[in-house]
Amino acid sequence: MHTDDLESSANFIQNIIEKDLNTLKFDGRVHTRFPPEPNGYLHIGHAKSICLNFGLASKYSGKCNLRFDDTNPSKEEEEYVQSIMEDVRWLGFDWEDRVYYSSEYFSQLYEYAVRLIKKGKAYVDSLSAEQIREYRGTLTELGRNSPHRDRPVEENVDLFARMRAGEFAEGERVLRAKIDMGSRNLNLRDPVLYRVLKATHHRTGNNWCIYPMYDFTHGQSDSLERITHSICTLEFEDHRPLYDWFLKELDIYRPQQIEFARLNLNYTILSKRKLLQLVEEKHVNGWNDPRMPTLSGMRRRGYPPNAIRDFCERIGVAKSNSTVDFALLEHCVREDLNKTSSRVMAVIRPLKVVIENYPEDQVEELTAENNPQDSASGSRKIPFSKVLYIERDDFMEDPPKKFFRLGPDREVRLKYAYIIKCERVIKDEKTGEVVELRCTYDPDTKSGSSMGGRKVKGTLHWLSAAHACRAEMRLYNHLFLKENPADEKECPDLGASVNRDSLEVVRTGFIEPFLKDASKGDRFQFLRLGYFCVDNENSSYDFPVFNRTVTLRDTWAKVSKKST
RNA sequence: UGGGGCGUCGUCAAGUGGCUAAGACACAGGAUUUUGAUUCCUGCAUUCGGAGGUUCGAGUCCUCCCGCCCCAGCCA
Repeated sequence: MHTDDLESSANFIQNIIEKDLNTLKFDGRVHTRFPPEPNGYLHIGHAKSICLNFGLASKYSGKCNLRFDDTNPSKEEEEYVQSIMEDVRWLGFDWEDRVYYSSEYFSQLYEYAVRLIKKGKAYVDSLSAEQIREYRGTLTELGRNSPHRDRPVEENVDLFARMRAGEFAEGERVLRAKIDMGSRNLNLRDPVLYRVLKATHHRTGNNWCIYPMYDFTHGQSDSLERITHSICTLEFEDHRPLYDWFLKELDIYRPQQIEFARLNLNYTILSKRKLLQLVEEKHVNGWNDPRMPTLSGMRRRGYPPNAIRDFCERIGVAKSNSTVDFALLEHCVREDLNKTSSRVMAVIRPLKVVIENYPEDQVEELTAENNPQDSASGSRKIPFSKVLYIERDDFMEDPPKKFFRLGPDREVRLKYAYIIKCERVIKDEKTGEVVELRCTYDPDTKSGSSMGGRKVKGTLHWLSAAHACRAEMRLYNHLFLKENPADEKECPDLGASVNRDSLEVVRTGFIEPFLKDASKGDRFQFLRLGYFCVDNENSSYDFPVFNRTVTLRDTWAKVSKKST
């Protein structure tokens, strides 16, 4: 009934679309496209664009195409095409039968170029790259015409055909639009349309040795696909006059380009170039390293696609450059996981506890709730016995007043079990390290009973030592400590800025026995520790590996930090 | 110094001349709690980059100023 209350307010692109719908500008159609270049893996910034384009199409009963913008064979690979499709699907979007490649349009684009040449609106230039740069002028100085600008049409037609036939080496000839070398907009100073590239294309092989530039490809591809709203990022604002110029000169269907601000996230980088650098210099273990802001990394880390979509919805769409707080992403992840994950017990850094007054060979099956947020999730049995493991952090020999976990002579409840009291602390004689706690339990305080009318402040998670299984836990923190690692002044050396504690591998962990049977990717809440998922690459039955997706909110950590 | 954009709470972000400037995250208090989790309350911009002006009325219109981002690839 009040679903409107839950929807976020309309963004400026929706306003434009609604206006266009009212004026029937595109016959009341909405048709968008997500146009990645297959030269890297998708990251959370792309997710914003994916959610925007597919979301708009769905909201207005339109369509959204997936289109690979593959006009630069020297950087693009099939591997990236596959990963991109997997990621878009994982995020929950469906392009149905509409997956396209700019390279499918190479013949059409070639024909468009010839058309422009014949119209006297394009010419083949023989200047070198450096010369073209010099002739282009600068931000404040206008450009100069190339000496080849006024070649006769017939000669241009012939030269372009010979470029296509492979008669020229890379850099020897380019096709340029004849627009205005005196334009204040650099993009209009006779932009290059085609360059010679003797590279093998991942889809067209060696059919072509000339390749169209982005500007000459994107708008026409949009046009061919009858796109209505071509949504791109802010840096293409200056290209819009060029986008429109081609469509007008070619006299073909004209979509509308709209620009929005790309996503920035603090404590991370969202530049494909820099992410590639992290991978190539081995600062991370590949594109799907759970510390990476790539969708494959987040998937492996355990982020639910729902949470990412929710995040993209919440951050909004606008034109001002902005940096979103990473905490919002984590909030979305926790919110989803809180509703959906089973609670289980696991111990990362075990400390042995012996219940001195508990019968030697007794094992009790205690009842544990699977998810208090979901009454349908039921319960399970967990074994309790004389020797247990608790978390090392849950014991302090000399605790501060506000610490309400275990300490000498203190009492805590063991979740689902009993109240225990720490009677003695056993230390390693040489190192002084605490190695074991001798405790007693109060049989009257069994979980679910009347508890003997007693209450204690702290509740700990635990595992029966005889039943627990070993597991590896991978604990992740921000990949960068600096809030803005994208800033080259702040972080001139990207590799040196990587947080050395961004990954902590703990091989001493223990889990409830049934967790060995969990499938790769399964998500759980490890009680009081955080959300974890089974690693989708390295986990095995004999030695399960869990990735920490995100910690639980930890008020105590804040309090204790403040007091030190 | 040319062109194109953008400036509303710590961070995002609504607001399209007229009720006391939405909401979210963060933060701070408090309640409940066998997860220091969750949940629930409460607080958090007398002011919209600045200065003038128009108007009965301006975050919204005008002028000037200031700050930030993008553009000089045969990358996208």
